[in-house]
Amino acid sequence: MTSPTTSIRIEPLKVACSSCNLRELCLPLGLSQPDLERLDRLVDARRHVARGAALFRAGDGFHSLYAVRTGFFKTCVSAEDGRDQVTGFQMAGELLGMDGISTDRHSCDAVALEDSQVCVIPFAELEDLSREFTDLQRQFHKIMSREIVRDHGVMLLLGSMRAEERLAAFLLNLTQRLQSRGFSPSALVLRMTREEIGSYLGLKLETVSRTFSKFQDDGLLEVKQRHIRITDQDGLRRLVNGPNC
Amino acid sequence: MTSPTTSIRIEPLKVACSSCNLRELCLPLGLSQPDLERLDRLVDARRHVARGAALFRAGDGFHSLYAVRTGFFKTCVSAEDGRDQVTGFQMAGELLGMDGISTDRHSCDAVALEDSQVCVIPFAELEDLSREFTDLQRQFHKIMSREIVRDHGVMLLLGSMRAEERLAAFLLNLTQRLQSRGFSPSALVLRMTREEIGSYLGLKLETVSRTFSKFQDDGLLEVKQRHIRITDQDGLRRLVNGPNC
DNA sequence: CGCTGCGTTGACGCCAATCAACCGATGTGG
DNA sequence: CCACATCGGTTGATTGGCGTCAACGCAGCG
Repeated sequence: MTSPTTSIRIEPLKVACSSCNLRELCLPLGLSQPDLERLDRLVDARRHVARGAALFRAGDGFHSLYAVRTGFFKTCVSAEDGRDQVTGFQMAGELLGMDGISTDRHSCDAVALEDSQVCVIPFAELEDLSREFTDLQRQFHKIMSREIVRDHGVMLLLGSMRAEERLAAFLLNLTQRLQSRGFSPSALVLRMTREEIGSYLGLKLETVSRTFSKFQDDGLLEVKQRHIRITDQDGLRRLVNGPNC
Repeated sequence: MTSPTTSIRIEPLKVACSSCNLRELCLPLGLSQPDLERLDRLVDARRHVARGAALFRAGDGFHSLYAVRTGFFKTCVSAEDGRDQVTGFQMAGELLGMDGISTDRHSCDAVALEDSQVCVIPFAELEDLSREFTDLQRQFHKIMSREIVRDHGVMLLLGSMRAEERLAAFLLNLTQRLQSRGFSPSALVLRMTREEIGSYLGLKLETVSRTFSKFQDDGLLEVKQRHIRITDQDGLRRLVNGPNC
C-alpha cells in the first residue's frame, strides 16, 4: 500500500481504478501505469444498488461486468419449478456478471444484501482494451478461471461434505476474504440470512441455525444474531479438513 | 453441414480446425475463414490419452488448453483429506484445462474414461491470437462463461435436488449433448462407473444403482450394465422440472 | 401496540448413507 | 481350460443425518 498522500488529487467523486484501494483485489491487479490509466477511462460509470434490489436478473441483456466497490451481493439461479440456489456471495473487489457473456443474457440474479455501489465495466470496451493490453487480458482471464475454480470448490462442498463441515468451510472462506480486505479474521457480521446461507450450502435454514448453536456449544465461536466471533479457528479448520482424525 | 467432398484435401493425418467436424461445437465456432486458418497453425499438436491415464493432474503446470477430439474425460478435484469430487464429464468438442489459467497450475485432474485424443492449444499463443481476432476472443470468452453457467447448474442440482431428480437431470444432459453430436437421443453407453456418476451427483454408488433400477421399474428406461435406453424422455423431464406436479 | 421478518429449538419422519452379501463379467496364471 | 481373483454392479437391512412441521422468542417498525 503506497501512501495516497504523496500527490493530492482533486477527484473527490470520481474514484479511478488507479487510485482505488481495491486495485490489488480487482481487475487492475498487476497492470502497469499506462494500462491503468486506460482502464480508468473505460470504467467511468458507477451505480448504486439499494439493499434488496437487483443489479441484474436472469434474462436481462448482458452489456457490462460489475466490480463491487462497497457493499455485498448474492447471486442465485432458479429452476423452472421455482427452486432457487444461491451460487455465491460477492464483496468489495469481486466481479459480477460473467455468467452473461456466454449467451449475451444473464443467467442468474445478482441482489444487493446491503446498500452497495458497483463500478460498471462495459464489456465490449473491456474486450477492446484487453486486445491492446496483454496484462489486462491476462488478468481478466485469470479472474474468469478463478471463478471456475471457486465453483469446483463449492461442488466439492455440496457433493461430499456434511452440514458441520459445510458451515465451517463457509465461515473460514468468508473470514479469509474479509481478512484480505483488512478486516478482523475473528469477528464478522453476516450480511445474509440463515436461509441464504442454507441455500448456498445446500442446507435448510433450521440446519444452519442448529449448526451455529452447536459450534457455539463446542466453543468454536460466539453467535449473536448475525454477529459472529470465531474463538477457535483451528477447531473449524480441523472440522473441514479431517472430519475423522 | 456443407459437403466435405466439394474439395478433396490431402491431409489424412493432420486434421485442421477448419475441416474438423467438431468445429461447430468447439473453439472455431463462428470464426471466419482467415481466422480459422490462423487457428489451424496454432493447434498443431495432438495427444493420445489412454483409458485411465491423466491428461493433467492437480498441481501440474498449466501451459495449454485441450479440446477433446475423440473419447471421454472426467475432471475431479480433491480435498486435503482425500475426498474427491467429479466436477464434470467432457466429450468431443469440449474444452479442458481452463481451471489452470488462474494460478498457472491445474487445480483438478483430467482423466480419460476411454482411449481418447485431444488437440493441444498452447494458451499463450491462444491469447496472442485472440488479441488479433475479435471473433476468436469473443468465442473463447463465451466458452469460459458457459463453463461458469454450467457449474452454477450443477450447484443447483447438488444443493436442491433429490436423488431421482439428479440422475434424471444427468441423463437428460448427457443425451442432449450426445444428440447435438449426432448420436441417438434415446440410446447411450455410459463411459463412467456408478461411483463416478455418484461422485458427480453427490450420491453414493448404491443410490445411483438403486435409482437406475427404480427408473427401469417405472418404465422410464432400460438398463443393461452401462447400456441405457431411454423409453420415456418426458417422464424424466417431469421428474426434473416438477417433482410435485 | 400488534405486525412482520428472522432466528432458535424440539419432535418426528424420511431419504440416502452405511454395512453386507451376492452376482456376473473380465482377466489371469497354473 | 478352468480355478481364482478382481472389479463393477445389484439388492437388502439398518442407521443416521438432515428435512419437515410446529411452536416460540426477539427485534425492528409502522
